[in-house]
Amino acid sequence: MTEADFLDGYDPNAFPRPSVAVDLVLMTVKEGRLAALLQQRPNHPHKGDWALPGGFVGIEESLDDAAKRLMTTKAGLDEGWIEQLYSFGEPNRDPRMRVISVAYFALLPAAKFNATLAQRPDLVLAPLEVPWAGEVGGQVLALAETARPRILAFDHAEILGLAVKRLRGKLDYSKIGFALLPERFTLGELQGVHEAILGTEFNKPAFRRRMLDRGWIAGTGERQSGAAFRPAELYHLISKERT
Amino acid sequence: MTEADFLDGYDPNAFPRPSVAVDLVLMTVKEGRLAALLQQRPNHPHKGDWALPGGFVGIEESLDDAAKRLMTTKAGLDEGWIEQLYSFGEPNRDPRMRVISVAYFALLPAAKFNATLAQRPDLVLAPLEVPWAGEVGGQVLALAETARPRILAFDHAEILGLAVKRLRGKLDYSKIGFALLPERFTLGELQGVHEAILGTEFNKPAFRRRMLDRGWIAGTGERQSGAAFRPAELYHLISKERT
DNA sequence: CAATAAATATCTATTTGACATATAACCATA
DNA sequence: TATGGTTATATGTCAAATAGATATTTATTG
Repeated sequence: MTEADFLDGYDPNAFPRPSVAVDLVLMTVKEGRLAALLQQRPNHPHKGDWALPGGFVGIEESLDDAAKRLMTTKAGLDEGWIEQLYSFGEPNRDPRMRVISVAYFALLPAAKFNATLAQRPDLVLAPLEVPWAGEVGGQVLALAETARPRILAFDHAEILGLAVKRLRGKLDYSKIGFALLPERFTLGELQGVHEAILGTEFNKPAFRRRMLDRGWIAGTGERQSGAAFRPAELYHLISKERT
Repeated sequence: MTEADFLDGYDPNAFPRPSVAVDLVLMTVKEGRLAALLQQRPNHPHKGDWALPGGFVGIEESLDDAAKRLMTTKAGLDEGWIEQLYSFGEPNRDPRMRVISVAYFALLPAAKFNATLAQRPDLVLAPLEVPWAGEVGGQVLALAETARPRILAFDHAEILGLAVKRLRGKLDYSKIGFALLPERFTLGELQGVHEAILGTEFNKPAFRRRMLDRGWIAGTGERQSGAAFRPAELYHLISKERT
């Protein structure tokens, strides 16, 4: 069945159609580690395994709208950086029926997850194994050793891996990293986010210079309080416009 | 309709499903300009306008397989660099019915298009308008002034624009550019491809150095023939493994 | 040998990494 | 209350690596 056939008079309604779903990779950096929100499956298939939150796309609903709706209804979260990741369409990725899944990923500061996690025992923020970004041939990512159980349902390990890969790829040239920080943040916190995502350590003066020279952030004049040493200045993102 | 609902016993078969299509952005660099393969639509809607080749995904067929099949049956092309681009799902993007389209883009050397173009008068290689990559706020791309007609069907202008954006973004750090060159190529040809895609000019010695230091290509010892000046050495890509 | 573009060499400017030093807060102790 | 120790922020300096610009040499055709 091709588009030309369709245009020449075939009726596409006569052909079976797949279901289309959206799966969400909701990520944050918590305690210096990259983590993703997972839901324990209450039913078959893959009962008891961890899975990405997701759901079907409404027949009159855009993909973006479906992703935003599911973020609210399935995870109790909103706002943050959200973007489409990739579409997964292997015929047997779901044993029940043909489901094509459009994966989205969203980034939020760790604090935004607290209320949801307190109310929903089926949800966890699973820390991710993030080897050095430059490692050759290394597995991009799996659930960390500390996550139990470590099995992901369907092809969700592949989706999660691609999400981390994309996040790493965009971290340096886009403003994506700021979505993991509160409105006002210190340069040390910003560096911590970058180090957690890439699995590397950076030279502090060079990192500061690079971030400031970019012209995206500016100091607020205010300082962090409560620390037993020199307080860090709080910075803010000048414009949230996506680059 | 959410996945949880489904798991709790709802029957997703009772809900209407969208059609899922694949659209192809087949690009090349011809005569120093980036160009894409377009098909003139023979029927409504958008009759006479240019459109990306595409077709529906089979119910037992993966998205990747559908893209490869359509490349053969709709454009008479195969091999080359192909990858998924993005999924488009606005409810009214097709006036006839709900169609979610997974866009793929593929890159081939200009010579590979010759046979197909000679046989298929409905297909054209339309040159694209490519402003300087660093331009702020500029339209990413439209059909060049020389392309007639300049109107693209459906949301295909958006798809084409995103394809060029992605190509530009990956050109520097991936091996994507080599897909537009024959097996053996000169450094001048490689530079020409980069300049056509990014819409900039590069310093020749610096470009050579950068490409050679990367370690992806090696000289063959053979030289280009026929030129009325010093013949350029032919290089080849050492490994086609994607980075 | 004239013309042309490839290929190389050289110099400068910019960027980046590494290290040292100064600064500002808290805290323990006198 | 005063003082010095502790700690991470913040800044300055130097060396190394990278990138851009220009000039020179090389190889081929006509």
